[in-house]
Amino acid sequence: MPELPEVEGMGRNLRRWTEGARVLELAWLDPRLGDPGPPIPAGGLPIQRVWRRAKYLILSLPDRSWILHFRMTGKVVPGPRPLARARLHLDRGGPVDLVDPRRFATWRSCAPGEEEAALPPLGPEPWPDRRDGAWWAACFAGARGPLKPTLMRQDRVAGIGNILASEICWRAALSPALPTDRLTAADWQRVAAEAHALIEEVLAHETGEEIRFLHEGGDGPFAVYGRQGEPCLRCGAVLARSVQAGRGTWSCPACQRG
DNA sequence: AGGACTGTTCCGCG
DNA sequence: GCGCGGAACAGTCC
Repeated sequence: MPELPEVEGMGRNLRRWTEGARVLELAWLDPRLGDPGPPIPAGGLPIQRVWRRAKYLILSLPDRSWILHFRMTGKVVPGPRPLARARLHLDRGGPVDLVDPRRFATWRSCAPGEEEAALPPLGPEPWPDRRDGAWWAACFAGARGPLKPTLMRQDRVAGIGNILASEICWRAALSPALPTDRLTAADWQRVAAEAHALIEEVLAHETGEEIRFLHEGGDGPFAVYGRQGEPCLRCGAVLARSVQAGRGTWSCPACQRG
């Protein structure tokens, strides 16, 4: 169930395991996964680059790019694992598996250079560049809906998911229901600073060989997610859970300006 | 038992 | 035609 920092963590692992190595075989264990592209020729193919765009990981090979999307439960891990949906065999190290109990993840192929066209419309990346408030305000110019669901719009800013959106609102002391066009320049500046800091903190929690996600690892850097009924770390009021656009939202009703 | 879940896509309705 | 909301995907956990 990865958002930007968790996908970035998996990308770092995949880079370490595969970059400069050759793929000797891609074992396609679940035909519903997507499209592996042309067969791997005898002698294998080099993996030239591993990179992230939004919540997608892209592996560049000479004749194709693989586009991995993890949806809710997918992850890449050192193999072999039982029930893997796909397995990469390399010319060095052990296999790399895509595991995904709910089977929502996808692994597609496109021609080199066609990656952006193969993806849905995506806004610019909020990280690793240190974006300022004016950048965030420009990305969301004209957006009028409630702030938290708006922050999740991938066509405005790429990579913010449900947890990060709640956490950014809390850290910036803005109600998740605040109309987006009512944010001031100072509000956007806090959004910018807090989003960057939060992404760095989540990433710092995800340095292992296997990305754990919150429910598997305990103790993430989250102040409000899943903590309804507990005291707000800033003001002590009881944290609330609500539903916006069909997704859970966690917030402090007392200290987030609405 | 029943509902909730860190993502996206699709369909129907207004 | 567009935007929004709900359903769907499917397994696990509480």
